[in-house]
Amino acid sequence: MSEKENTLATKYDPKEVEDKWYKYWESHDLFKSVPDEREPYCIVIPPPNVTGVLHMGHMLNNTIQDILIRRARMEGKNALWVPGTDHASIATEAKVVKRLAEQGIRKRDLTRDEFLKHAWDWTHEHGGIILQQLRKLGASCDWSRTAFTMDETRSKSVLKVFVDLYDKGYIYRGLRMVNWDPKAQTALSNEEVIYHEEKSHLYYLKYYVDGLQTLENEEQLRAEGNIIHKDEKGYYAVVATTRPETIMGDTAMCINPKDPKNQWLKGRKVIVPLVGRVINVIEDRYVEIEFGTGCLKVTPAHDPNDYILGKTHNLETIDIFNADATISEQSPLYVGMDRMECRKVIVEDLKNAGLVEKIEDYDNKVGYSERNSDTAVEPRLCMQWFLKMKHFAEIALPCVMNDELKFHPSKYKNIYKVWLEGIQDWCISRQLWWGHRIPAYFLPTDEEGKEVYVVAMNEEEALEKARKIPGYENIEASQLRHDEDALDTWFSSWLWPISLFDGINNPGNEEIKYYYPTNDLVTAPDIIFFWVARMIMAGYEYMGDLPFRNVYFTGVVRDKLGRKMSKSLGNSPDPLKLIEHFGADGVRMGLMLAAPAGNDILYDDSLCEQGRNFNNKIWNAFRLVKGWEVADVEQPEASRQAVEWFRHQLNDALATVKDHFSKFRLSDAMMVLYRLFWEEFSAWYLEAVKPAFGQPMDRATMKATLEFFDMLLRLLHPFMPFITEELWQHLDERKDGESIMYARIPEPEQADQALLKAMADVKEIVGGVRNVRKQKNLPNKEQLTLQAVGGLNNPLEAIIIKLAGLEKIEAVTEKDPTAAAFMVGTAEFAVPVAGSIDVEEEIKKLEADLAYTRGFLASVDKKLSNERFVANAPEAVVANERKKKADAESKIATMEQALQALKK
RNA sequence: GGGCAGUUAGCGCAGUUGGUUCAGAGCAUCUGCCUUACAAGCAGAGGGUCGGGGGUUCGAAUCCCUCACUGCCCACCA
Repeated sequence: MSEKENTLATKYDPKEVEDKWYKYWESHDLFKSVPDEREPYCIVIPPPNVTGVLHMGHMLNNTIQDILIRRARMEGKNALWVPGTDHASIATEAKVVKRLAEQGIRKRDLTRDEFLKHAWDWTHEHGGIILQQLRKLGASCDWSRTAFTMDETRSKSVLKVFVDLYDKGYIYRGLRMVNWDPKAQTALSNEEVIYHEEKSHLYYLKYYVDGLQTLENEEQLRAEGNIIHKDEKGYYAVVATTRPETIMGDTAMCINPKDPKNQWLKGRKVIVPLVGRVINVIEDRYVEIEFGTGCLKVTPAHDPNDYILGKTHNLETIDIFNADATISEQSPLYVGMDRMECRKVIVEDLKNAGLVEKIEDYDNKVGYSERNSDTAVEPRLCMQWFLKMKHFAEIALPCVMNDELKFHPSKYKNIYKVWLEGIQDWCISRQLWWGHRIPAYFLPTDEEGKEVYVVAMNEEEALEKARKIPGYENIEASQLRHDEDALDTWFSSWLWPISLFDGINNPGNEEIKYYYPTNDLVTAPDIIFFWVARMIMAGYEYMGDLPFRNVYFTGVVRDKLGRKMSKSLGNSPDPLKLIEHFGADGVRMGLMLAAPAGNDILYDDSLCEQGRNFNNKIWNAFRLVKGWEVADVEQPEASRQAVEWFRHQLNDALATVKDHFSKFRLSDAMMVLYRLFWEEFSAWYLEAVKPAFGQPMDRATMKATLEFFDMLLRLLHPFMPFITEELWQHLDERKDGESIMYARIPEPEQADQALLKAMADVKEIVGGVRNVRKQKNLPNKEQLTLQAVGGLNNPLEAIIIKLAGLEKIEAVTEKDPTAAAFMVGTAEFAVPVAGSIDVEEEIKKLEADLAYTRGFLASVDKKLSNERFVANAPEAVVANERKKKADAESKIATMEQALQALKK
């Protein structure tokens, strides 16, 4: 870059910088990856809804992915982050239906093609907004690969997989009780139903026993434990239900054969209240004796358990609901009324008819559609397509259990295992138009009226297959009826790591061979079953290998009070506004500061503020360094020592950061760098090498400082891509197209721990002197003498002299008794100051210290005199205790001496 | 109802196989400073019987038991 500025503002302004560098990266194709001889590193994005907008969860999730990708790239790997979007069939179709409704158009008045045209229009209008927003965040995706779950390649993959699984016998079609979303009017998978506890009521209804005028042995029955209800209208059973509106569908009443309360009902018939239908009393051990009255109304069409009962007892099924959950023509009453309205009305009617025994408050779980949170799911009996899951559960379990595929945090292993072990077949058909249309083609029914169909990639193939079926040799294309339903969105998402590289349609191609298995997947834990588990299944089924090696589960982003971010609470900040306010780097850092793996993050603007402040710190450190005049002067000793020390400090951090990355502890890595830059580099190193006002900087120190700065920027780049690029470009002459993105983060070298320890002492000694200054109110400019009892043995002595503002360090055998003293470890220091010290105060302080150290010594002595400790503890631990004892003793001696001197 | 995590400073967290500077860092708080990179800053300071109780051990934030609370996942008692 040639646009180097001479003066930089005192405050960093991200706005000027971020768009500029993003364009630079994009225009120079720096995000692009193609297979080559380097080691690949690949992440596939969890595709956001194509018409969605960025929320805080995306911000966190994509920040993490970008950090991983950028780090890998700087480690010399061929890093690829593949972006894309998901068609999200239910959510998107719902939005389109809603928009059409606003224009006064009803979906059912449109043809499939007309509706799809609207849906595509909507997709093109809103699609990809979210991908634009990701650019603002700095996401380094290879945009040339942007995919969509309904684009041509992905769609073809889905159909191919469907046909393949059907041919393998894993897909079947069947009449089953499924979760029905009456608003979207489609079936859902079990995973798409979310249960909420609700305050509800348990209604106790009277079912009169049919044709029973007198119960002959009533007294005896009662004596045997039967509970017999009777009123002026006759004998009756009491049934407890939470859903009185379903009584029109009752086709039996069920008791437990062992229930002593209800023995008298065996073999009888009862009358459904209001409806008047006479139904049998059946017996099944499924019924809980203790629940309610032990009498269960059986509605096979509207409850999964009742459906099973209905099958075993061969009961009639009366479907009293329409697809939109209004009462159907099958019902003798309330036809056309909504189910919720019906409940209110029927309860009133039952009450008025004297058919309600009592009503109790009751908490029950009601299932809601994951996408239509305001609509309760209705169990509904209908024909759907299913995928048998047993085989897939088997192939997907081992790799997670043996850690070939690692979950971070690992607690999800267990959750995964339990789910797979209890897995049920996956309902994959949806009564929607927006999605992949199921590639099944129905033929005219056979003589017995049974449905006949073929599964094929397209109509042509379907025809071919159909003509092979005996009796259908002469069938015409016009006689084929393409299945109207679409597939569950996740039936395309589960192929994502494969279909992105066209590995389904074109197995063994160069790309799939190179990038698959991908490396890390970053996602929210709530889609572990929807998506993660199924990708593992598809991975083994179609690639014979796992889809990724690590899954990093992020936390849920919550507000400061720990509440989930939601539109209705209005507690979700607009990510783009945050970026505008704090800068993308500031926001990224704010999120990372609060987000250890697996923990929920409690978001607060102050985190971004901290991030922004850090940006500013880096910016100003850069201003300082860039402002130095360089001249041919000798390198001061303090600078030489500081350079030597910081080289090791940097290496030490390099190793720690690497270790944190290997464990996906990105927040810890971030914190290490934060401290490295702020404390070690800015507060200590820069202060140690900073020339006096007006003095020039020597070349050697300048060179080292620029190198350090360069390395710090590289280490920080994955977290804060924009500011680091901006400064890195200013740091030196860069060629067009050159970027910190590809600057290498080197392997750490061995750090000299003794030197780091020496620096720790330096900090304490300098701190000691600063304290003396503060207590004695000495100006910073006044040069002091530091006495080191027994001499100072520290390779970084010159740094002490400079940063403590000393004239010299004097080795003494005995310190000046009037000097202000302090200790660092067992070493004693003193600063002779003009004027007298407060002897009283000093004695008090020393005595307190002495008392503490004596106590400490006593505890060490106690330990050492314990034979069992000396005998059992490892050698090193005992030796250490002995050293502690010796140190304490020497310290005590020193302090006693000092006290005596003071008391004279 | 079953299972799994967690409980450490005012806050959100770290603490790797029980023993070195194991009771930590960050933010916040308090004190003093507009010191020629930075007040979005600098120099300091305070703050926790590691949820309660019990146990194992020479030694426990760390291992075991138990209780309490919080969160998450699963489940067909209407």
